[in-house]
Amino acid sequence: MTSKRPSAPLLDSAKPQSQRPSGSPCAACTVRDQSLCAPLSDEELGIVEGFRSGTRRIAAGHDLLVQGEPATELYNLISGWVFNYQLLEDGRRQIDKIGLPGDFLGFQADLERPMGYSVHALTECEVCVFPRRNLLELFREKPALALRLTWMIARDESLARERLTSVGRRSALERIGYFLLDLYYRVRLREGVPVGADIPLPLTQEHIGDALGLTSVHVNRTLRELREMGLLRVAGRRLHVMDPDGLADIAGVDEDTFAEYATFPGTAC
Amino acid sequence: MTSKRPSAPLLDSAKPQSQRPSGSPCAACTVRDQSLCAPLSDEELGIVEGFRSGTRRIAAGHDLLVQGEPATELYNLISGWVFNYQLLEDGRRQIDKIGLPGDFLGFQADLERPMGYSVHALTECEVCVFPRRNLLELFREKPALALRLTWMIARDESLARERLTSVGRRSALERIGYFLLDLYYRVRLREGVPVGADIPLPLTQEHIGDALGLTSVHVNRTLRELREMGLLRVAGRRLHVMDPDGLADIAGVDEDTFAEYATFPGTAC
DNA sequence: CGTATCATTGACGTCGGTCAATTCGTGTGG
DNA sequence: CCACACGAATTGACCGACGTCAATGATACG
Repeated sequence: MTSKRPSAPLLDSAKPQSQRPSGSPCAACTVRDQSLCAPLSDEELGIVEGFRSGTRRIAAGHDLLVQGEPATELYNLISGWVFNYQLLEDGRRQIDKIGLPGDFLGFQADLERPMGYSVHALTECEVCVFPRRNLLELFREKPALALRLTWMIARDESLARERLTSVGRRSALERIGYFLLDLYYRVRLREGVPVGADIPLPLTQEHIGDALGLTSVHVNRTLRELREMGLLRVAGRRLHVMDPDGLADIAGVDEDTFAEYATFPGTAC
Repeated sequence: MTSKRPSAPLLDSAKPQSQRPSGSPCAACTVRDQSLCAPLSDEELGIVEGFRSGTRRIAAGHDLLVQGEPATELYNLISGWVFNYQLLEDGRRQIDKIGLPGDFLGFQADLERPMGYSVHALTECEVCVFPRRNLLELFREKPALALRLTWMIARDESLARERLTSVGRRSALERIGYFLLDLYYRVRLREGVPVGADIPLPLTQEHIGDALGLTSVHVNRTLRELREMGLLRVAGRRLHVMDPDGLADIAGVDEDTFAEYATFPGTAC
């Protein structure tokens, strides 16, 4: 139960790669509909400009936010993949959430406290930067954003709950099936990938293991099993789901479990 | 990997035991400071009265909310213990969250959808009932409540993340140690139990197992081990933590991990 | 007191972990 | 263009933490 990890690159702090003073205005934002800003009209969008401090690029492999350090900034993920993770003292790692474009990064119950988890860039990422100081005022200005954030956090909590059920009560086969099927739908519905096409999967088998409470070795064996069952294929940093229904069957989910990824928050209450 | 469960009583719907038309007014509420209503002044508290529909008693062993059914009501837990859980088709159960007095029950990202989980009364419970319909309007009336809810959900998400780390990456000994220590602090700080005293623990060993991804048999063996190490003692529905520091050592947490249970949301942003 | 639920313990099985060797793939420098 | 390096993937042999099955006690409750 003692797993060591080189962890050298994992603990690097975020290193800004470039900082455009303002970037393109919010009107041209490519993730607007998925993001915190979704409830705002074109006119209202201008207000946000005053509260954010531009965009920033993060190189793959760096941490945007670090467990134990205070977070002075929050981020809207514009492009790229990230994950949230916690480390135990001896290097064991739990990956909580895979973050996709549109996700809001770094919020936690008490923003005054040091971060309870880290956020790591899986690919090169572009983020929209919000100084923490501005957030409360922004919400006062636009209460719809506060409600939207509540909805997003509640969705995260729901994902965390599902993941917990997987890790606590599903076998390795079910777990990996569920995880990849979930990602498949999440990416497909957000990015409009056509049915039958494969999706990018910038995760190593060790990442998948750390997300699901397994070792990379066992992930490998289980992926082989899923491939031999004709359900999916993981290769070259891409995931091809060949039999979504069969996979859903393995994962033990009913049809419309992932349908909600298509929903818009509209009536949150 | 197939675990059966009698589950007969588990699936019973909530059965109201008595319904006082108004109950005692909110001013006398015993959990006000821990609850959703904490940010309200004495005068503001009166407003809430108009949005809630009284209190209700739930007998131990019944479900307040049921996975798959729509939730028409939300609850403020006034007294008693509950837990949230999810069931897989074959009866495997994952317990997500142990709910204590003050917790807000039944909120989820999309309130229009059926419940994604069930809520079960461990002891007899008293709840303060909010019709779902009223909630949005209440938040419009008192934005501080919306912010408070956001804070509470974010705290839940943080707990879910910690639990996920436990189940995914900690050994049975560490997991149970962490879980019971967490409960110990949560109960102690909320209810003002003196140091050294034992706390109520209305959980069976099967509950603990279902919360941590273990079987009740293994929970039993691990509790024996913790007892033989002189760290704690579970008996007669009570938990006595004899060596909090030693237990924290086993659980692998630093001192102030649980300190935040004492914090008030004050400056959430 | 009979019955039901929970706790406890032993014997044994297995899923997934550990260790370690080999292969593959991609990028890099000569 | 090729040799090399380095991380990731793959596979086999073996092990151990935790699960399964089943019997026995302990408690509570009507």
